[in-house]
Amino acid sequence: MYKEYKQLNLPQIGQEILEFWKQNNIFEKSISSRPSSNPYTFYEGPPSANGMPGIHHAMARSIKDIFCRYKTLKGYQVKRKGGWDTHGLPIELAVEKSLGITKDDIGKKISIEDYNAACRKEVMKYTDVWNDLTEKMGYWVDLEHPYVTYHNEYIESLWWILKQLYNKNLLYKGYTVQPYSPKSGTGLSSHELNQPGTYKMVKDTTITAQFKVKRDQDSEFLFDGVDTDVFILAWTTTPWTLPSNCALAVGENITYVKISTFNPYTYKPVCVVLAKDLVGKYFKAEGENASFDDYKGGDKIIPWQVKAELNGSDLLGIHYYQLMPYVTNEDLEKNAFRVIPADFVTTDDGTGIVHTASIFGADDFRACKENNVPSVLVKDENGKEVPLVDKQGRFVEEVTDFAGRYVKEEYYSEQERTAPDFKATDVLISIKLKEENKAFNVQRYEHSYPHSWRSDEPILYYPLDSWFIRTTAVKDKMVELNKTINWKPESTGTGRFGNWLENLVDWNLSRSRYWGTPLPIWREEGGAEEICIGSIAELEAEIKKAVDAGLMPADFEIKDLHRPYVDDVILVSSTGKRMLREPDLIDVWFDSGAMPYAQWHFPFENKEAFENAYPADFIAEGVDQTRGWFFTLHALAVMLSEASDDIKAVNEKVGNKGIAFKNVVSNGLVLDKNGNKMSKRLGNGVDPFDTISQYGADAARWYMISNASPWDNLKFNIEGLDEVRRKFFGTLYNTYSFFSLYANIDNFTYSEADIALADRPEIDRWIISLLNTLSKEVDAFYADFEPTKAARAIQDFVDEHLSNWFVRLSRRRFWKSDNSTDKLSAYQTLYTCLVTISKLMSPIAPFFAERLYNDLNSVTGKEQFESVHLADFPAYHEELVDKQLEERMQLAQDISSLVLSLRKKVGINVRQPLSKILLPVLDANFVHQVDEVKELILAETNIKNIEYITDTAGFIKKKIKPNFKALGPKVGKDMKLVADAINNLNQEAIAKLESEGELPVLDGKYMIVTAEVEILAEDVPGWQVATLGKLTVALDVTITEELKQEGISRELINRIQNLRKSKDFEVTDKIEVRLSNNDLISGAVKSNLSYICAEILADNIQFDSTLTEGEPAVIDENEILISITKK
RNA sequence: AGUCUCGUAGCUCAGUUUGGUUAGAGCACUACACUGAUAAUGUAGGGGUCAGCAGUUCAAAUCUGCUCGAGACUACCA
Repeated sequence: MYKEYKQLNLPQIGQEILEFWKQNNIFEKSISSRPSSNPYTFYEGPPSANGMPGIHHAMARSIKDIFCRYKTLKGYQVKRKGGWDTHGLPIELAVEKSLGITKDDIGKKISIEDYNAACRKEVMKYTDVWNDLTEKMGYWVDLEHPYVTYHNEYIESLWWILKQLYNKNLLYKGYTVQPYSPKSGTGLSSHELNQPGTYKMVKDTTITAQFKVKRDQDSEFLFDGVDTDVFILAWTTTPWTLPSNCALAVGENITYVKISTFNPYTYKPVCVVLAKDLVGKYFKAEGENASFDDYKGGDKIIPWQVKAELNGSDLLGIHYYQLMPYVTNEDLEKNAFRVIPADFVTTDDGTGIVHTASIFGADDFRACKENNVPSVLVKDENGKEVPLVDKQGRFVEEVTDFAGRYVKEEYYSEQERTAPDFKATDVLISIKLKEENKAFNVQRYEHSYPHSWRSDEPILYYPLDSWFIRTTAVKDKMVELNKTINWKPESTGTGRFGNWLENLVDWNLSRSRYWGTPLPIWREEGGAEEICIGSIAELEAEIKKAVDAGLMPADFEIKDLHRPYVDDVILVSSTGKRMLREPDLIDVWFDSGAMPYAQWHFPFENKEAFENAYPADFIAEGVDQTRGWFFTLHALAVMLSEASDDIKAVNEKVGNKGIAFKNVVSNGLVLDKNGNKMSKRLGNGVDPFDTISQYGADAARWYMISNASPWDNLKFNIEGLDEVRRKFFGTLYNTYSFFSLYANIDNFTYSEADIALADRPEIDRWIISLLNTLSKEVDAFYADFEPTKAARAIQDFVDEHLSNWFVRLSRRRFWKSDNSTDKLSAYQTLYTCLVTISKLMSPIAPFFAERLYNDLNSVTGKEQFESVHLADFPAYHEELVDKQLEERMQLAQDISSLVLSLRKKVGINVRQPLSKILLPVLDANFVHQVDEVKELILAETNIKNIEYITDTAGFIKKKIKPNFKALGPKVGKDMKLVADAINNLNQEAIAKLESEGELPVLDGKYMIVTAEVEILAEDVPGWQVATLGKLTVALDVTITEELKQEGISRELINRIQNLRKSKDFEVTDKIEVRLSNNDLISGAVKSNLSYICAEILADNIQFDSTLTEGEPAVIDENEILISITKK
């Protein structure tokens, strides 16, 4: 017996199937039943288990799951090792919050040991919740043996990788400008800088400074026609960086002008250079070409005159006198204080010339580095080069005028700032420059500036030591190999990712935190010697040396590679000196990017496992990972393909040029139903557990996948889940219920041989043809990583074709047919459709598909698989596809639809038979095609016959339309005229065109041929006519006496069937029927007795004029009583 | 600020690669019909300045430019 259900309950199905999978180890079998010689490699991007999973995780994981299940059906062995991302700032922040401490307290209020222990605990806080979601949503991933990024083995692999890079000089220590909080004495990560409220509007003193040009060969042209000093103007919102100025940056394609005028503070005549577009900001129109002789110091209108126009490129290389010469040296005098090009220069504000202090701005730093401009630095007490501002944010003593002053007003206490004679350092600087004829303009200016989210004070951009990976060294290879990766969508790969690679900078690895992978580099003080450790064994060997040298206690043992334990390790240099570990941790993104290697503890263990799983065939994550995980995976794979002999050997063996993944799907975000980002703050998040328990994982998965392509953002609307349940799962469930109901009655178990295709009726061959086409399409969609198209195709088939046409038209065959071949064919066909659908849909809706498959297959035993997920993907049989058949079934559907709409229009319902329809013949094949499906049309529309007519009798009125696409190239500009002419052709002209194949229009200017127009039947005068596209149907609405009687018979059948149903009779119950007398009705009954009896399962119908009990009914305004009883 | 994605009916989306004149589907809504798949189904209807502006073209939802709006990432800059 096929299982029959009271109603569809997806959450319950989910629970039961989950239990079934567990009991029978279906997931394990889905891997073990496939040959290991045919692997398909998937990498799991590790989630961080310290936060609760959201609905977007369910989205991302659905996508991963779909393709893994699909590839399994296609015969691949798909291992999926789970993983946990356990390091990093979010975890530290969570710990600090729960312990109520700040970073500064670490090592003071709480020991680093305790802190790390807390992190360790925090990291796995929600593991159970995650595992629960993983299971309930049907995501198959190996959670028994996941990789965990904080394990020593994992870290050891990272160290190995770092050493590979180090040995090839791809890992180096450098200097970079980073956001820095002097108050907290720490650099801030970009993550911290992106905290809400970080950027605030502040009012700063801004200076447009005059940089005096050195007169020499390069600059001589500037002095042409000028008898004063020439100054370059540059604007800054951070005057405290002016003593550190080392260059001026211009845009090479910006136009500049040279203007003679007077300095507004000293009234001295000057000549200044600035961008042409910005002249209006500094000069009043009234002053242009005003008399210089009449000018007196203090006049409101200052005369000015443009002396020349210059290109940015003309200015390059010009030297100028240092603006605030506190610190200089030979190198600076030679290579700094000159004009350089920079791409970030705009004319949006300022002067179109940017004051550049290399050590206090990231852009500045880069531009100076590219142009070999040295930085303005001083030596500290240890002889180390440091900036002019110390780590507390104060000027060093070399800046004599301002030594010891905080550069930012906000660093002073409230009390100091409100003192009556307090002046901010920026203000003091501007006063000095004004007096020295070095300031052209001083203004207060409001702009947005980042603040430390901890101390609420403005940050400085400050140069700090960092370790870098020299990604730029392999940039070209990364760009090249990226082109071999299949990105979904493509634009993310070529656009966002491609552009990012083009503008690659070296990867800053350093993080000054506690909970992360420590950098395995030990350095002698002063940096004369350093060592990079690549394994635990190597570290132990070095420790032994240090022990021997007396630098370490003899019983020292390294058990944990984290801080602080690793910081206790002191190594010995070749000259016997102490080497301490560089205190940095490495970027957590390195952890995740290294997972292909580290998840297997490569190269220390599992070499074979690694080889079989490198590179990944497929990965998927959110689009926000483009520059995160996707990048680090790619970067490390490319770098190791150059740097590591072990990896080179593996690449050689598996034919990999150096990529980490071949296909990548980057999915979009899940937004709330109004398109807003889900956030805890707004409370608009969707809880995946609630969703699953209410609607079932299948509905959630199907909704998310079918609604929008994975890479488009999804507006998650809970009502959509209901729609999916009703529309798709409900329909499919109904179809199965229908099948099981009758299959159980007829005891159909598919034990008979398959009915030959040729012996199956038209409609069966049709749905089989469509089913095969569907299998092929869905296969291609999955293979192309287009799950949305796959889902929509399946849904269309189930709703449109299987349910609304095949089942609807075949219903009678299941309960009435005496022809056993026809009935058997109906069962076999519907069974095949359902089983195939269960396989096609199983990657997306794994639970329902499993239930459907097993409910069918467990009865028939047609296949040996105990689960749909162990089955094979439906094969495509081209010989079963018949396009002619599909076309004529479409005709049948269209014609039926037209007839039904005509019936509706004239008010004759379907139960009233009509004698015939007329179909104008479009071409010879048309008659043949319609004849084949004639019976279906007649049955569906309750019409007796179809007649074909040609236009030879002039019977049909035709309509002609221009075919613009065909005519376009021929008539071009005359299109309007030609179209008008064609639309106005009369019936004779149309007939002539049809018979002769061509017709002159516009007085013979153009000869129109039939291919350039569309001719269709518009009307059959005197008939009820409907058209759809080229198809036209005319309906004969004459009702003869015979038809009338038949109609009445059908009405009667209808009433009796309703009674049967309302009395809860079984479908198979035989009945006895008595009717009160009525001439009209009894006449009709007599004429159609056997037909009526067959329909209602009665042997006879008795007329009883004395009938008093029974149900009243009205047929065609005749009242009668109907009495039925079970026989 | 830059890069990328998106903007079509009340809602969710096709159509845009390759331009063709009357822009489709489902849901929702309204009316009617059907009633042995029935929490289904059929027929009909209303609902669109295809975000806006300009351009190219005989012809633009589709191609080009600009603007606006939403989002993501990167950067935060004188």
